[in-house]
Amino acid sequence: MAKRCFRLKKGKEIEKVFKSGKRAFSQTITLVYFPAKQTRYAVCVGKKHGKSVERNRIKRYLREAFAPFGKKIRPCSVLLIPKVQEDGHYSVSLFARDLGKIFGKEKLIES
RNA sequence: CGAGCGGACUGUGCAGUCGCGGCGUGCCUUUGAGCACGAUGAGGAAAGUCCGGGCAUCGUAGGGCAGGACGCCUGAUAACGUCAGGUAGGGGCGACUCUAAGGAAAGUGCAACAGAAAAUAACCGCCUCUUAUGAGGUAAGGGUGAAAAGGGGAGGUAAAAGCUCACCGACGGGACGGUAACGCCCCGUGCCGUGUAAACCCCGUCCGAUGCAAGUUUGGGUCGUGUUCAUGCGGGCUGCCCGUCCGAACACGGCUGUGAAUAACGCUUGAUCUUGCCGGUGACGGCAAGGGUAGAUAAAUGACUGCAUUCGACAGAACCCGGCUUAUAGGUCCGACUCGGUAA
RNA sequence: CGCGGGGUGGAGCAGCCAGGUAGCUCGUCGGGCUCAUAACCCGAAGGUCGCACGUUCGAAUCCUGCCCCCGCAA
Repeated sequence: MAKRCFRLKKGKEIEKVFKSGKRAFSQTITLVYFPAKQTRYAVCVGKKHGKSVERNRIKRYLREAFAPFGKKIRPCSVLLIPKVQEDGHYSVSLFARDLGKIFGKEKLIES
């Protein structure tokens, strides 16, 4: 589910989601989503998160955390934006937990 | 044994489960942004973008000006601002190390404060002649300063002074050694003059511009290149000048739309890596054999478990190379390298 | 990937090209004026000149290498 074919790629699409999508928040992640035909996602990690090694790690963690939800939720375009943790600690389990919370709260999980 | 100097290397590994990128092969009454299997997949700095090239396009770089870079010598190299070996001058007891190290007699500028004076020297002095003083000689001594007109010694003198002498330094000439920088020796000149060129500058060498988002290909409509006629304006070609090229008809190219930093190519076999031999003090070069080595594009290497007692630093390719610079835990090795101590 | 600009007391800026004294405005502190506050007047404190190396007798200034911030083009 983390494969490339489920990625949201084009700048216009991302802009569309960013402008007209709904937002949901948790301690570690800001999530923007918009209904679509197929579930696709994009990861957005800014320069404030550190050097490229650090940013790449965060992206990996986010993708891995998102993968199990890919087929469970209603199809939509999703942007994942991590928040800056002051202690520099990020982990898959934390991201997965918060994603679960958000999807539950927004009632996106299909029965 | 202790302290150091120089150089080289490494940059977690193995096993299991899950997961990702492109590649190859196969599969299909789900031909797709599919599935399975296989081998493969970041660095010594991939970084900073500080230099030099390759490559590509524009062009024809022919000349001059402007601008920039470099600057002991010889070599290495595709090239360099890099590297190697040497010279000179600093630093260290030493192994060793550092140095943008041409020209101040082409010209211009600057040298605060102090000091008489910061560059056609003369304040206090010293000496001679005159006598409240003035004129002349002089640069040893004093004082100021970062720097004061070769150094300190002997002779010499009214007092002095390269005025004279030897030594050292400087400059000029010659011989010898060295490819050269330069070294060394001999002879001569009493030494007409400070520092600063990382101040302008002069001399020598070199430099076309733009950068893979360069650029190429595919497809519909409108304008451009080669050939033939015309030589004025304006425009393009490097910042400027000289110089040089363009407008209408036939075959081929630009602009615009689909069209979005699209798709494909460029895109990885290369000044390649490993090993051996040969040449060279060395940088490096030559030959032979072998290896097949990331090519993504909202952008791939991780998570968990076990073992190795502890696993850790800096850090992620984006056209590619050669360097430089900077970051870097822990560890390994080499040296007919140094100094000190101890023992034989 | 390619360029440009900047870093000086607490804040905003001069000084750098052309090297010797770091200055201005606001703020801060003390005093005065006022019944009191503001304004105003007088006085004072406060700066490793981003970091390091070099050139120079001497560096905020010149050279070289780094660090950080801001901006531009495709």
